[in-house]
Amino acid sequence: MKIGELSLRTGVSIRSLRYYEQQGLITPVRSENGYREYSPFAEEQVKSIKLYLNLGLSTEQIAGFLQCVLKNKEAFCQEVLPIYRQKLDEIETQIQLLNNIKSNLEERIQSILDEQNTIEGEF
Amino acid sequence: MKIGELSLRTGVSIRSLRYYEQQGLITPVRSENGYREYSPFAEEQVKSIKLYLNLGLSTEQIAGFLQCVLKNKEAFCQEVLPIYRQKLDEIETQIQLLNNIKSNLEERIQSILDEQNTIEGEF
DNA sequence: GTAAACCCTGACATTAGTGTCAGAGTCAAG
DNA sequence: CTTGACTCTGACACTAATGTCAGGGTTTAC
Repeated sequence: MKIGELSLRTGVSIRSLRYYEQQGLITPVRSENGYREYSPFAEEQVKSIKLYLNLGLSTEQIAGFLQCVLKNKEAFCQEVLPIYRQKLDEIETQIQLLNNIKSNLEERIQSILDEQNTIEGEF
Repeated sequence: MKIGELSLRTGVSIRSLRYYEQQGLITPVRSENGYREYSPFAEEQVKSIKLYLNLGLSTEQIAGFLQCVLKNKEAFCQEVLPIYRQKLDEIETQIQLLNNIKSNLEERIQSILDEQNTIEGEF
């Protein structure tokens, strides 16, 4: 199938499909006219890419194990577990940071509200 | 004081101080030679900017209330509360998203570990 | 044969704050 | 008067995936 059809089937923009190719995630053959020709299997492949991107992995990380996981279960691909763990770590750090900011904001909001009530009472 | 000294006092890079000026956050006077001349009060001002940036606010948002909060308590500055609330909202949304990804990752990690134990058992 | 609907490559924009460099002017101490 | 430390402006880089446009080829259906 050509790129337009794959885009429709997967919901991934043509622009992104070309980008994935550039990043080495998917390699369609080329027709004589230079058009990309994707195998039917490409649909599943793109959906996998989408899934991993949604986990916050980079195209570079995905490239490191995609070929393996397309052929095997994830558990057989040694690269996957450390990447998952690293990502989990990053996410937890990020959540912690956001929670700190959240607490700070909540305190500040409360403090403003308290102050405004105090002021009201003065009149 | 000149920009180098302010940078030392605040821990904010010279580059960033110039950027803050460009964003309208701080406006030093210029000496005859074109050098920026900061008032002693600028130190506190820059520390405030730093604080608000650490809350995740943009320079544009900070510009919207900085002059007010430098002269009054935050509670007197109407712009502050809605910005805090908006930011809090964004943060909570972001935390929710990260928590979803986190759960997904944890499930996948556990699933891989389970599978590997199963495989071990087969030999 | 022509118009519409495809496809191609290459390039720039986006975010937002910071690092860094180049080329040039200024100033203070020796 | 020279050297080193400071300052100035302007510009490009960065991150990372995606949007979008320009300028051009191809194919299909009428």
